[in-house]
Amino acid sequence: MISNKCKYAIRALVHIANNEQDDRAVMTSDIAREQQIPRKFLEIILRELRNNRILESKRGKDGGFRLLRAAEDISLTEVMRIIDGPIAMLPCVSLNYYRKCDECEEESCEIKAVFEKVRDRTLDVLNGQTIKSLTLS
Amino acid sequence: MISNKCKYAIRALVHIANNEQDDRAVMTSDIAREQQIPRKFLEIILRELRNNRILESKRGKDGGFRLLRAAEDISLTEVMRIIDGPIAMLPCVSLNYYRKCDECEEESCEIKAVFEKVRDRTLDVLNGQTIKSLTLS
DNA sequence: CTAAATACTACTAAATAGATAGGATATATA
DNA sequence: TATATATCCTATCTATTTAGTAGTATTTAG
Repeated sequence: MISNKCKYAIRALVHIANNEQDDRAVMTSDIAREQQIPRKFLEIILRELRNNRILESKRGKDGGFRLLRAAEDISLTEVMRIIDGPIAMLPCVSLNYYRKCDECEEESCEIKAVFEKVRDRTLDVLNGQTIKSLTLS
Repeated sequence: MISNKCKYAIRALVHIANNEQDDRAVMTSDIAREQQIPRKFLEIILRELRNNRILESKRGKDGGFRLLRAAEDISLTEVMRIIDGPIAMLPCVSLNYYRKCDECEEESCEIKAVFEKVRDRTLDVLNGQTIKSLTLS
Protein backbone atom coordinates (compact mmCIF):
# COMPACT_ATOMS: atom_id res chain seq x y z
CA MET A 1 0.00 0.00 0.00
CA ILE A 2 1.07 3.56 -0.64
CA SER A 3 0.37 5.98 2.22
CA ASN A 4 -2.43 8.53 2.28
CA LYS A 5 0.31 11.13 2.30
CA CYS A 6 1.63 9.83 -1.02
CA LYS A 7 -1.83 9.72 -2.55
CA TYR A 8 -2.36 13.32 -1.39
CA ALA A 9 0.97 14.33 -2.92
CA ILE A 10 0.04 12.86 -6.30
CA ARG A 11 -3.42 14.40 -6.27
CA ALA A 12 -2.01 17.77 -5.26
CA LEU A 13 0.54 17.75 -8.08
CA VAL A 14 -2.10 16.76 -10.62
CA HIS A 15 -4.30 19.55 -9.29
CA ILE A 16 -1.51 22.09 -9.66
CA ALA A 17 -0.78 20.86 -13.19
CA ASN A 18 -4.46 21.21 -14.06
CA ASN A 19 -4.75 24.71 -12.58
CA GLU A 20 -1.52 26.46 -13.33
CA GLN A 21 -2.19 29.28 -15.73
CA ASP A 22 -0.62 32.61 -16.59
CA ASP A 23 2.21 31.95 -14.19
CA ARG A 24 -0.13 32.17 -11.20
CA ALA A 25 0.81 30.03 -8.23
CA VAL A 26 -1.77 27.64 -6.80
CA MET A 27 -2.59 28.09 -3.12
CA THR A 28 -2.51 25.35 -0.50
CA SER A 29 -6.00 26.26 0.69
CA ASP A 30 -7.48 25.87 -2.82
CA ILE A 31 -5.91 22.44 -3.26
CA ALA A 32 -7.01 21.39 0.21
CA ARG A 33 -10.60 22.43 -0.39
CA GLU A 34 -10.99 20.95 -3.83
CA GLN A 35 -9.07 17.73 -3.24
CA GLN A 36 -10.41 17.21 0.29
CA ILE A 37 -6.99 17.10 1.93
CA PRO A 38 -6.42 18.40 5.51
CA ARG A 39 -4.81 21.80 4.96
CA LYS A 40 -2.03 21.69 7.54
CA PHE A 41 -1.04 18.22 6.48
CA LEU A 42 -0.98 19.33 2.87
CA GLU A 43 1.34 22.20 3.81
CA ILE A 44 3.88 19.68 5.04
CA ILE A 45 3.57 17.62 1.88
CA LEU A 46 3.97 20.57 -0.46
CA ARG A 47 6.98 21.83 1.43
CA GLU A 48 8.54 18.37 1.18
CA LEU A 49 7.97 18.39 -2.58
CA ARG A 50 9.50 21.82 -2.77
CA ASN A 51 12.55 20.72 -0.77
CA ASN A 52 12.96 17.91 -3.29
CA ARG A 53 12.81 20.24 -6.27
CA ILE A 54 9.45 19.15 -7.60
CA LEU A 55 7.72 22.43 -6.73
CA GLU A 56 8.69 26.03 -6.25
CA SER A 57 6.91 28.26 -3.78
CA LYS A 58 6.17 31.93 -3.45
CA ARG A 59 5.38 33.43 -0.05
CA GLY A 60 3.12 36.29 0.89
CA LYS A 61 0.05 37.61 -0.86
CA ASP A 62 -0.64 35.95 -4.23
CA GLY A 63 1.75 33.24 -3.12
CA GLY A 64 1.40 29.51 -3.63
CA PHE A 65 3.04 26.64 -5.47
CA ARG A 66 4.07 25.96 -9.05
CA LEU A 67 5.67 22.99 -10.75
CA LEU A 68 9.40 23.55 -10.96
CA ARG A 69 9.60 21.39 -14.08
CA ALA A 70 7.17 20.58 -16.86
CA ALA A 71 4.48 18.11 -15.80
CA GLU A 72 5.74 15.56 -18.33
CA ASP A 73 9.17 15.64 -16.67
CA ILE A 74 7.89 14.69 -13.22
CA SER A 75 7.62 10.92 -13.00
CA LEU A 76 5.22 9.14 -10.70
CA THR A 77 8.02 7.00 -9.30
CA GLU A 78 10.03 10.08 -8.32
CA VAL A 79 7.11 11.40 -6.26
CA MET A 80 6.43 8.02 -4.68
CA ARG A 81 10.08 7.59 -3.70
CA ILE A 82 10.24 11.07 -2.14
CA ILE A 83 7.14 10.55 -0.02
CA ASP A 84 7.07 6.82 0.73
CA GLY A 85 10.58 5.60 0.00
CA PRO A 86 11.14 2.27 -1.72
CA ILE A 87 8.75 0.87 -4.30
CA ALA A 88 10.10 -2.69 -4.19
CA MET A 89 8.61 -5.26 -1.83
CA LEU A 90 11.95 -6.30 -0.32
CA PRO A 91 14.87 -4.05 0.70
CA CYS A 92 17.31 -6.38 -1.05
CA VAL A 93 15.69 -5.88 -4.47
CA SER A 94 15.19 -2.12 -4.22
CA LEU A 95 16.95 -0.10 -6.92
CA ASN A 96 16.97 3.19 -5.01
CA TYR A 97 16.89 2.07 -1.37
CA TYR A 98 18.87 -1.18 -1.42
CA ARG A 99 19.62 -2.81 1.93
CA LYS A 100 21.00 -6.27 2.52
CA CYS A 101 18.81 -8.73 4.40
CA ASP A 102 20.17 -9.63 7.83
CA GLU A 103 19.24 -13.28 7.79
CA CYS A 104 19.67 -14.57 4.26
CA GLU A 105 22.47 -15.04 1.81
CA GLU A 106 21.40 -13.35 -1.38
CA GLU A 107 22.95 -15.85 -3.77
CA SER A 108 20.85 -18.64 -2.31
CA CYS A 109 17.73 -16.66 -1.39
CA GLU A 110 14.67 -18.43 -2.76
CA ILE A 111 12.30 -15.51 -2.67
CA LYS A 112 14.52 -12.77 -4.05
CA ALA A 113 13.99 -13.69 -7.69
CA VAL A 114 10.21 -13.52 -7.42
CA PHE A 115 10.26 -10.05 -5.93
CA GLU A 116 12.74 -8.87 -8.51
CA LYS A 117 10.20 -9.82 -11.15
CA VAL A 118 7.42 -8.04 -9.26
CA ARG A 119 9.61 -4.96 -9.06
CA ASP A 120 10.32 -5.04 -12.79
CA ARG A 121 6.67 -5.49 -13.80
CA THR A 122 5.65 -2.73 -11.37
CA LEU A 123 8.20 -0.32 -12.79
CA ASP A 124 7.11 -1.25 -16.33
CA VAL A 125 3.78 0.35 -15.46
CA LEU A 126 4.94 3.21 -13.24
CA ASN A 127 7.93 4.39 -15.26
CA GLY A 128 5.72 5.44 -18.13
CA GLN A 129 3.58 7.63 -15.91
CA THR A 130 4.12 11.32 -15.25
CA ILE A 131 2.10 14.08 -13.63
CA LYS A 132 1.21 15.10 -17.17
CA SER A 133 -0.20 11.69 -18.07
CA LEU A 134 -2.47 11.87 -15.03
CA THR A 135 -3.99 15.25 -15.89
CA LEU A 136 -7.32 15.77 -17.62
CA SER A 137 -5.98 17.16 -20.89
CA MET B 1 7.30 -3.35 1.22
CA ILE B 2 6.22 -6.63 2.76
CA SER B 3 6.82 -6.89 6.50
CA ASN B 4 9.58 -8.91 8.12
CA LYS B 5 6.83 -11.04 9.57
CA CYS B 6 5.64 -11.94 6.09
CA LYS B 7 9.14 -12.70 4.89
CA TYR B 8 9.60 -14.93 7.96
CA ALA B 9 6.34 -16.70 7.18
CA ILE B 10 7.39 -17.47 3.62
CA ARG B 11 10.84 -18.64 4.67
CA ALA B 12 9.37 -20.82 7.40
CA LEU B 13 6.93 -22.49 5.01
CA VAL B 14 9.67 -23.13 2.47
CA HIS B 15 11.81 -24.57 5.25
CA ILE B 16 9.02 -26.89 6.34
CA ALA B 17 8.44 -27.98 2.74
CA ASN B 18 12.13 -28.72 2.36
CA ASN B 19 12.37 -30.66 5.62
CA GLU B 20 9.16 -32.61 5.93
CA GLN B 21 9.94 -36.27 5.63
CA ASP B 22 8.42 -39.53 6.84
CA ASP B 23 5.49 -37.65 8.29
CA ARG B 24 7.68 -36.02 10.92
CA ALA B 25 6.61 -32.55 12.04
CA VAL B 26 9.15 -29.71 11.90
CA MET B 27 9.80 -27.91 15.18
CA THR B 28 9.65 -24.14 15.70
CA SER B 29 13.07 -24.13 17.32
CA ASP B 30 14.70 -25.84 14.31
CA ILE B 31 13.18 -23.36 11.90
CA ALA B 32 14.14 -20.45 14.15
CA ARG B 33 17.74 -21.58 14.38
CA GLU B 34 18.28 -22.40 10.73
CA GLN B 35 16.36 -19.47 9.27
CA GLN B 36 17.56 -16.96 11.87
CA ILE B 37 14.09 -15.97 13.00
CA PRO B 38 13.37 -14.96 16.64
CA ARG B 39 11.75 -18.05 18.15
CA LYS B 40 8.88 -16.49 20.08
CA PHE B 41 7.97 -14.30 17.14
CA LEU B 42 8.04 -17.33 14.86
CA GLU B 43 5.65 -19.15 17.23
CA ILE B 44 3.08 -16.43 16.66
CA ILE B 45 3.53 -16.60 12.89
CA LEU B 46 3.22 -20.38 12.72
CA ARG B 47 0.12 -20.35 14.89
CA GLU B 48 -1.42 -17.73 12.61
CA LEU B 49 -0.69 -19.91 9.59
CA ARG B 50 -2.25 -22.85 11.41
CA ASN B 51 -5.36 -20.83 12.26
CA ASN B 52 -5.67 -20.03 8.57
CA ARG B 53 -5.41 -23.66 7.52
CA ILE B 54 -1.99 -23.49 5.93
CA LEU B 55 -0.32 -25.62 8.60
CA GLU B 56 -1.31 -28.28 11.07
CA SER B 57 0.37 -28.64 14.42
CA LYS B 58 1.10 -31.40 16.86
CA ARG B 59 1.76 -30.65 20.50
CA GLY B 60 4.03 -32.30 23.02
CA LYS B 61 7.15 -34.32 22.51
CA ASP B 62 7.98 -34.93 18.83
CA GLY B 63 5.52 -32.16 18.07
CA GLY B 64 5.87 -29.44 15.46
CA PHE B 65 4.30 -28.23 12.24
CA ARG B 66 3.40 -29.80 8.91
CA LEU B 67 1.88 -28.40 5.74
CA LEU B 68 -1.84 -29.04 5.76
CA ARG B 69 -1.91 -29.11 1.96
CA ALA B 70 0.62 -30.04 -0.70
CA ALA B 71 3.27 -27.35 -1.18
CA GLU B 72 2.12 -26.77 -4.75
CA ASP B 73 -1.37 -25.93 -3.47
CA ILE B 74 -0.22 -23.11 -1.18
CA SER B 75 0.09 -19.93 -3.20
CA LEU B 76 2.40 -17.10 -2.28
CA THR B 77 -0.44 -14.58 -2.49
CA GLU B 78 -2.50 -16.52 0.04
CA VAL B 79 0.33 -16.37 2.57
CA MET B 80 0.98 -12.70 1.89
CA ARG B 81 -2.69 -11.81 2.33
CA ILE B 82 -2.93 -13.71 5.61
CA ILE B 83 0.09 -12.03 7.13
CA ASP B 84 0.16 -8.55 5.57
CA GLY B 85 -3.32 -8.02 4.16
CA PRO B 86 -3.79 -6.33 0.79
CA ILE B 87 -1.29 -6.67 -2.03
CA ALA B 88 -2.60 -3.73 -4.08
CA MET B 89 -1.15 -0.25 -3.63
CA LEU B 90 -4.54 1.45 -3.11
CA PRO B 91 -7.52 0.18 -1.06
CA CYS B 92 -9.86 1.02 -3.93
CA VAL B 93 -8.12 -1.37 -6.35
CA SER B 94 -7.69 -4.26 -3.93
CA LEU B 95 -9.37 -7.50 -4.99
CA ASN B 96 -9.51 -9.04 -1.53
CA TYR B 97 -9.54 -6.00 0.76
CA TYR B 98 -11.48 -3.41 -1.24
CA ARG B 99 -12.30 -0.13 0.50
CA LYS B 100 -13.65 2.99 -1.11
CA CYS B 101 -11.50 6.10 -0.95
CA ASP B 102 -12.94 8.83 1.27
CA GLU B 103 -12.00 11.77 -0.85
CA CYS B 104 -12.26 10.75 -4.50
CA GLU B 105 -14.98 9.67 -6.86
CA GLU B 106 -13.85 6.45 -8.41
CA GLU B 107 -15.25 7.08 -11.86
CA SER B 108 -13.19 10.24 -12.23
CA CYS B 109 -10.14 9.19 -10.22
CA GLU B 110 -7.02 9.85 -12.27
CA ILE B 111 -4.70 7.55 -10.40
CA LYS B 112 -6.91 4.50 -9.99
CA ALA B 113 -6.26 3.12 -13.49
CA VAL B 114 -2.49 3.18 -13.03
CA PHE B 115 -2.62 1.25 -9.80
CA GLU B 116 -5.02 -1.27 -11.28
CA LYS B 117 -2.40 -2.01 -13.89
CA VAL B 118 0.30 -2.31 -11.23
CA ARG B 119 -1.92 -4.72 -9.33
CA ASP B 120 -2.51 -6.85 -12.43
CA ARG B 121 1.18 -7.02 -13.39
CA THR B 122 2.08 -7.84 -9.77
CA LEU B 123 -0.44 -10.66 -9.62
CA ASP B 124 0.76 -11.96 -12.99
CA VAL B 125 4.05 -12.70 -11.25
CA LEU B 126 2.81 -13.74 -7.81
CA ASN B 127 -0.12 -15.92 -8.85
CA GLY B 128 2.17 -18.43 -10.49
CA GLN B 129 4.21 -18.89 -7.34
CA THR B 130 3.64 -21.51 -4.66
CA ILE B 131 5.59 -22.76 -1.68
CA LYS B 132 6.61 -25.65 -3.93
CA SER B 133 8.05 -23.39 -6.60
CA LEU B 134 10.21 -21.72 -3.95
CA THR B 135 11.76 -24.96 -2.63
CA LEU B 136 15.16 -26.31 -3.60
CA SER B 137 13.98 -29.34 -5.53
C1' DC C 1 0.96 49.28 7.24
C1' DT C 2 -1.79 45.35 6.52
C1' DA C 3 -3.72 41.31 4.81
C1' DA C 4 -2.57 37.05 3.14
C1' DA C 5 0.29 33.61 1.97
C1' DT C 6 4.19 30.10 3.00
C1' DA C 7 7.95 28.42 6.56
C1' DC C 8 9.04 26.45 10.59
C1' DT C 9 9.01 24.16 15.21
C1' DA C 10 6.80 21.41 18.23
C1' DC C 11 3.52 18.41 19.69
C1' DT C 12 -0.07 14.60 19.80
C1' DA C 13 -2.83 10.31 19.14
C1' DA C 14 -3.45 6.00 17.09
C1' DA C 15 -1.86 2.17 14.63
C1' DT C 16 1.63 -1.04 13.24
C1' DA C 17 6.00 -3.55 13.57
C1' DG C 18 8.64 -6.45 15.89
C1' DA C 19 9.10 -8.57 19.21
C1' DT C 20 9.48 -10.85 24.71
C1' DA C 21 7.75 -13.22 29.17
C1' DG C 22 5.59 -16.62 31.54
C1' DG C 23 2.56 -20.01 32.37
C1' DA C 24 -1.12 -23.58 30.55
C1' DT C 25 -1.77 -27.63 28.02
C1' DA C 26 -0.80 -31.78 25.43
C1' DT C 27 1.95 -35.98 24.44
C1' DA C 28 5.71 -39.56 23.62
C1' DT C 29 8.28 -42.46 26.14
C1' DA C 30 10.85 -44.40 30.14
C1' DT D 1 2.55 -42.29 36.03
C1' DA D 2 6.34 -39.04 36.05
C1' DT D 3 8.99 -36.25 33.08
C1' DA D 4 10.84 -33.86 29.38
C1' DT D 5 9.46 -31.37 25.55
C1' DA D 6 6.67 -29.39 22.42
C1' DT D 7 2.81 -26.13 21.14
C1' DC D 8 -0.90 -22.77 22.95
C1' DC D 9 -2.33 -18.64 24.93
C1' DT D 10 -2.49 -14.09 27.26
C1' DA D 11 -0.32 -10.17 28.29
C1' DT D 12 3.02 -6.81 27.77
C1' DC D 13 6.61 -3.78 25.71
C1' DT D 14 9.34 -0.51 22.82
C1' DA D 15 10.14 1.95 18.70
C1' DT D 16 8.59 3.63 14.50
C1' DT D 17 5.37 5.27 11.30
C1' DT D 18 1.11 7.47 10.08
C1' DA D 19 -1.76 11.12 10.07
C1' DG D 20 -2.37 14.77 11.54
C1' DT D 21 -2.90 19.82 14.72
C1' DA D 22 -1.34 24.27 16.91
C1' DG D 23 0.95 28.30 17.02
C1' DT D 24 4.24 31.50 15.59
C1' DA D 25 7.62 33.62 12.30
C1' DT D 26 8.55 35.37 7.95
C1' DT D 27 7.71 37.18 3.42
C1' DT D 28 5.34 39.98 0.03
C1' DA D 29 1.69 42.62 -2.90
C1' DG D 30 -0.71 46.45 -2.73
